[in-house]
Amino acid sequence: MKRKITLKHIARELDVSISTVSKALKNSEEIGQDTKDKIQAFAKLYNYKPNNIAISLKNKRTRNIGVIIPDIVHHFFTTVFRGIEQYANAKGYNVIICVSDESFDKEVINMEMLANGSIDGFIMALAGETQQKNDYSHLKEVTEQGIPLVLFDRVTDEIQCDKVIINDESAAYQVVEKLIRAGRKRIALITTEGYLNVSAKRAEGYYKALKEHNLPIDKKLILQLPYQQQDETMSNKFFEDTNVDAVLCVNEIFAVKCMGIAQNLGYRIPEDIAFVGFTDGILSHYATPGLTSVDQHGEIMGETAAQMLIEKIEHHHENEEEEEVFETKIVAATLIERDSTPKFL
Amino acid sequence: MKRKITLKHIARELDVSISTVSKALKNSEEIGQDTKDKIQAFAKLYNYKPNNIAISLKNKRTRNIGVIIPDIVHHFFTTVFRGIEQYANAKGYNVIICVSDESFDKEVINMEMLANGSIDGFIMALAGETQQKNDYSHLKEVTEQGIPLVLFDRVTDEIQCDKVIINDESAAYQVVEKLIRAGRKRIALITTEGYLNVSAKRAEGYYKALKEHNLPIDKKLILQLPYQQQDETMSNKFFEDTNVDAVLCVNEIFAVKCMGIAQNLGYRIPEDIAFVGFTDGILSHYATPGLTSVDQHGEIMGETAAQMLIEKIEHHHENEEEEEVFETKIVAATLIERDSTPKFL
DNA sequence: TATTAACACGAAAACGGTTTCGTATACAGG
DNA sequence: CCTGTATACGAAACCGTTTTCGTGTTAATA
Repeated sequence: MKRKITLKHIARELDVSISTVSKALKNSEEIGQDTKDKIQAFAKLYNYKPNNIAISLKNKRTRNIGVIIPDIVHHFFTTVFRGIEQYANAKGYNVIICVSDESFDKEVINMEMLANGSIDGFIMALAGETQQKNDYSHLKEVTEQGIPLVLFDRVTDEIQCDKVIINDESAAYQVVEKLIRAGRKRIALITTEGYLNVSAKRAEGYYKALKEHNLPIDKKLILQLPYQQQDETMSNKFFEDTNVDAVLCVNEIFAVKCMGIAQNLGYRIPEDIAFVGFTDGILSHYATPGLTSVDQHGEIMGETAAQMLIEKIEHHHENEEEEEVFETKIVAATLIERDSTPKFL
Repeated sequence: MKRKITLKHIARELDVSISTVSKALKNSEEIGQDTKDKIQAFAKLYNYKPNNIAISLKNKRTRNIGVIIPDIVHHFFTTVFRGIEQYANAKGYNVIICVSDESFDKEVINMEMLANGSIDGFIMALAGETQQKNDYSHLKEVTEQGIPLVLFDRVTDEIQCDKVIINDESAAYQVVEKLIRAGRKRIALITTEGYLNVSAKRAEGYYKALKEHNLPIDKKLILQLPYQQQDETMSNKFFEDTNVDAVLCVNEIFAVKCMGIAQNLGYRIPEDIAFVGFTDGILSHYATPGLTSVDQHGEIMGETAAQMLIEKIEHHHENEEEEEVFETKIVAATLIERDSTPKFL
């Protein structure tokens, strides 16, 4: 077992000082050419690689970024993560990932674990429980320590930091408007329970579109399901009672499930009922019929978040004192049309 | 902006030595009670937390584990990852994740990035390209340095290390056998191109079952599709030419897609054709009809891998020299029966 | 020949901890 | 009064780097 070789070993072996070795390996002008040759050759031979930890300690930066998300087995989050990872890697950063599991406590623990020197900055989407409790002291603490933070998707106004979101409200608005234009009059909304800000925004877009087109808001057409959609709350009754002609769901799981029920009841899609979901994931793609869906461009969100974070990390590093300025970037959602809706104009 | 406080700050402020502060904070017997009280109170007041990097440098262990997987937007891998993350977190480890994107070069780069002190051990599934090239020198280098490594799912015999796999061959065998018992005679296999060892194993199980039940192996019934299934190679022709009555797919995407085509052609599922997929993911669950699928128990695999790795890391730490012994754990796949197959006995 | 500048390298501090060992003080026992 | 022994703390080494600054040698210059 060849143990890792250090500067000290090289120095001892070649009978020079540690500083000389260090400089020689960075090709410093200070060191004579033959000494450099000798040292570099030796280092290559024994495959010397500097120890990242030591460098991190010295430089006070780790080139790690911490990502905390509510769930990893989730198409949207993994998509964002891929964007983060790609950008970060290209910039020479590693990504440490922690999963909050929608739990406030886990989120806090994970942040504390990472905040003590392990990372240079955070990218995160808030846990559902955190949004519910509305307690962001752990985030505040981190930002007060000067650790850069970028929030995405699940954000809050309580914290001053960079943010990346999609235009949930206007995306929902546009979808509903298109459905109305296509002649649909009884448009249902299937959403999660209230505390998730993204769902709330989508609902607002829905309301707004109905109002502006003078359609009544019918409570019977709005269904709130628990986010962890284990139980079969979504019943056949819904369709039988309401004679809907279009359904907007705040995620694709609801949409696909709903579509399945409608199909079993003999409705034709999209002739009798049109379906649109949020989050253009694998389900939308492979459902039959293909589900028309709002693409949240997770990869772009992730890339944007990583870019903002790294910019802050590196800029921050140079200009110690300077007025902090935070941005909120909005990435535009786009509608992917498939066969669960009539052709839009 | 409150900068992070260090031992040195506390020592200076309280007019004691750094060593005293360090000991006091660990409640050492060596330090007088009043001094301890004073120091601990001060530390709590200023929210002192030791710097992880410094500790890592001193202890030569980071409490980070590196995970390298081919893809993150992939149900099976995220499932495994969740298992890893949960176990690791419970044991006080963080997880650094890198994505090889099925690329040999990225895999090598990522490993090198992490191997220089950032992590205490690796868990990985090989990139497709790596398996194709059959070049494992980067893995060998890492293990020779004494860094523990656990391979899962996409493994190789070339490297001596701990491994976690599922019984792909016998799982496929059992599925095919069940189909045969249910009276199916023309059972198709839809698989990826050859270099992925898991696909190969599943194919072997398929062959074996056919042979042992004296069914002919018909080349027309075996379809090899590119792993990145962008193109629509899977044509209607397949069904029209072959009059299959059952299809086994090595992943759920193939299965769902295939099922859709068959449905469009008017076949009834499972009466005319039965479908079984591997990887019991979200698609299998929400497909219509629900897809009968082999559950690979990713979460258990991840947990097992993490457990093996951490055991090695911590044991290793104590017993420097000792004969290394490696295990391969096999987690048993199970069949999740849904509506794409007739009821099995 | 004496001065100086360039060159090539080493010593040491620093990053933030842990840990071993040494020692000043106080008090007990002979 | 001298010795021995807890007690309570500090000095210093160490983990593996980087970087500043000092210095001995050599060669060029006056």
